This record gives sequence, structure tokens and C-alpha cells, in this order.
Amino acid sequence: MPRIYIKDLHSHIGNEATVSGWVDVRRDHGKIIFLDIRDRSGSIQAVIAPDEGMLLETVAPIRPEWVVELTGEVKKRPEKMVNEALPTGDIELSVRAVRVLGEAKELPFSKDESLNFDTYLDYLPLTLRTKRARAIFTVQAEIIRAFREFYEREEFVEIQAPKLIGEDAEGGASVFEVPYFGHTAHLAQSPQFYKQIMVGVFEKVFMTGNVFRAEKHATTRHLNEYTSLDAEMGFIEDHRDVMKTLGRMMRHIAGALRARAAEEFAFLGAEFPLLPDDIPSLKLREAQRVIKEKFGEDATHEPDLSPQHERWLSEYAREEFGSDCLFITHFPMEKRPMYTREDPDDPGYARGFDLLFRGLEVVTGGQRVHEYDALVAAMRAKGLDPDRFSFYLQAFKYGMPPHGGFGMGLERLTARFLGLENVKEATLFPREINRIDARLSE
RNA sequence: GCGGCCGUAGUGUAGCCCGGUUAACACGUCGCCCUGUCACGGCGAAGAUCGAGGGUUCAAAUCCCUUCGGCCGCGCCA
Repeated sequence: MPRIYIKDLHSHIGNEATVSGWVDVRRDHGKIIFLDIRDRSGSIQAVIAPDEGMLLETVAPIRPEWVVELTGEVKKRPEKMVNEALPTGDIELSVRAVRVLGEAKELPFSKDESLNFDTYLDYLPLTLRTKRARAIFTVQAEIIRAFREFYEREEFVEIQAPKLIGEDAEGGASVFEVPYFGHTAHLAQSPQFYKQIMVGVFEKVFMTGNVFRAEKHATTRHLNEYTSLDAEMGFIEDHRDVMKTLGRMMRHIAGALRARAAEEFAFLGAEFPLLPDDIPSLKLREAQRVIKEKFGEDATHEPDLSPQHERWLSEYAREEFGSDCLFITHFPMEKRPMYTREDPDDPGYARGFDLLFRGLEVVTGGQRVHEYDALVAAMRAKGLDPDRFSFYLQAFKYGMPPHGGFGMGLERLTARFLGLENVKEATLFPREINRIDARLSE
């Protein structure tokens, strides 16, 4: 017999049905007991009535998070007992039989209690069961689904990039070392090289996968392991082709969330973003002029934006352009990795961009160097030895089209969509300097 | 790495600035009562040597030092 989900119980009114799930709340009135039962689809009130003497004994030890199977009649509630606040508030399950499928020990805290974030992290297998956490990660799953949906429609091929790599990908960011049969391997800090290589194979590729950063940061926007949503496409004119695709993708994701996650957004008090057809774009130098004029800080000689600058610029983009997203382009070449393409019309500056979303950088992308000799020269200019990158360089040695792409932080994106303060709230099992599941100090 | 803040029952907090008899409140837990609640309710109980170590003092959760742990901001980045 197929399992009946709680959300479908309205079609069983007047009939007997069996549901299974976790006990959310127990309300014991002595001779009548109410259990709120939760499954993946919703929750319903089960009533254990006084005339079922044996049942009361079975139910007596049952506490929150016990897993039970309940059989009984699905009844329409008497009018006075309807709870309009709940989707199943007009019905209840009048229980005839109870089967305990799994017991639960006493909970360390009641599940609705507001916790310190550290306590939340200590008890993730339990705290992820809360409605809030389930809403966040349902939205995240929809973001990935929409991302995949968009690029499949655009005829990109989905690939899997390795996580164990030999040499560090880009220089700069610290990478984790891994013993590898007497050698030292590294955990990938980005799929950059592999997605570029695969442009030589499929022209257009995308991927989702985890990447690793060995940086000792302690902020609300950094993780030591995060999920990167990447795309790379060949035969572009310049970085603006990538930006256009990315803009359409953001609109697709927002549309998909509106269609499929409106309930979660409402529950979390999140607003859908303002995303105009053309996402506004400023060169870094223009953005710095805005900062100086509007916000009074002279950062015109900085090579990059600070977090405060990003928040200001997002504020400006919303007021000025009615957009929650803003592209910043043309960072100085010395701040960008060796595969970055310089803009011939703006020497010294890159054909690259960051995407700011509600005050935070969520994407970095741009056009790449695709000529072998130029790439070798760029490596040398950055003090890198081209021999160490000979594997990667084969792609360019044997013919590559002009191409570009981007990498996007899934947790940052999720957090910005939902207005969460800390990206760790948008990470199922965050890896941070002092914690891999449990605190490392313990 | 640098700067700011925090550590009190299982959980979340108050008390700390202005040291002083049994460290308070809420939730949870346990016991008794309750046939309509929906974060049920009522009565009662247990549970904390106040992160750890040292110092000042007649007296320290409270003041000082050290140490451990955590959070936030910055740097770096997505």
C-alpha cells in the first residue's frame, strides 16, 4: 500500500488512514491526549480519545521526536475546534492503533526554543529538523534545481570536476594539503582549470560542487568548504556575454523560487529580489566615485571594494536602478588571477566582474586568456612557473575559443535571497576554523 | 593575524558597573490533577560550587591578572 502523506489527508475524510512521522508536540489532558505528527509533507493533530483505554497506555511514554505510525479515522473537526492557522486545522486523526517505529531520548532543549548559534551547530542532526532549517534548505535545493534547469535549457553540459588536485589552482588563496600515496595533493579551491579545459570539449559547461579554502577567516560570509555554482562558455565576444547570461539566470532562479518556494519565503519573512531586465553595471572606478560622492569615503585609490563599500553600493543600486543586483567590472589586473583577460580598451583593467547581491559579493567572473603564449606570459608575470601548469596549458596549446565564465557561492546566494545574517545558516554542515561537525577543541 | 565583545541549571537569559544572608526568571525535565487542546492548563519537585586557575578582601558570579572556549568586525575571498 502506498504511503499516505499528511498533506493529502483531506481526501481521506471519513475513511481510515495510516500516517507515520515524528511527534512534534504532545498535549496530555489525562484522559485525552493530542499528538501533533509531522512528516515530510506537513503535520496533523492526532487524538487519542478516552474510550481507547489500552491506547492511552501505549501513548503514555511517547515524547517529542519519537517516530510513530498511527492508524485511525480522518475526521472533520467539529466547527468550534477548527484551527484556522493550520493547513490541516479543519481535520484530525482519531487514532485506533499506534505503532512505535523509533524512540527518542529526552531532547536537550525544546525544538522551538531560540538557541545560541553554537548550540544550534552542536546539535545539527536535531536542529535541522526545525521548520526554519527545513525552509532554508528547501529553498537552497530549489536554487540548485533552478540553476541546473537554466543551464540545461541553454544547452550547457553538466560536468563533475575533481576535488583532489595536484598544484594549487590559482595561487593566492591557501589550499588544504592531503597526503596522496607519498605525494602531496590539495583540495580544490575552485574548479577553474577543469571547467576551462572542458570548454575545449563541450563549448558550454556548468557544474555544482564543493570547494575548499584554508583561510583562517572568522566572518559571517566565509566558509572553509562551500558549494560553488560554476559555468564556463566558449565563443563569447567579451565578459558582457557572461554577464548577460548570468543576469538571465538570476531572474530564472528568482522566478523559480516565486513559483515553488513562496511558502518558505513567507515563513522566513524573506522578500523576493528586485531584478530588472538589465542588471546595472559600474566600473570599479565609477563605483568608487559613487562611494565618494554619496557616502563620503575616498576609496578611489583602492584596488578592491571593502564589505562596507559593497553594502553602500547595493543600497545605491536599489535606490538608483531599482535593482538588488549590481555588477562591478574592471578591477585592476594586478588584483586578478593569471587567467584574467585584460580589456584592450581600458589597459590595466580586467574584463571581469563581481556581482553584488543585497550588499554581498556572490559571484566573480570574466573573460579568460585563451591564447597559449599569452597565458604562459601571464603566468610568468605573476611569478608562476608555467611548467607546473603544463597539464592545464595543453587545452590552450591545442586550440581554445575566446571564453569566460563565473563562480557563484551557493551559501551566500541562499543567505542573500533569504536575508540571513550568517552564511553558516545557509550551510547544512558548516566547516569553519574551529569545527568539523563537532568543535575541534573537544 | 589585528581590533571589539561574551562565557551563570539541559536550553535561553537577568544579576556584574555600585562586592554582602537559601544566585532570579522563562522554556525543558520529573510527580500529581485535568475529555478538546493546538507553544494546553493547574499544583508541586529536582536541577548551577556562576568556563578554568590564581589574586585582592572579613566577604567575589560581581574587582584585578592569567588561561581556555566562543561571537562580531577587518584583512582575504565566493
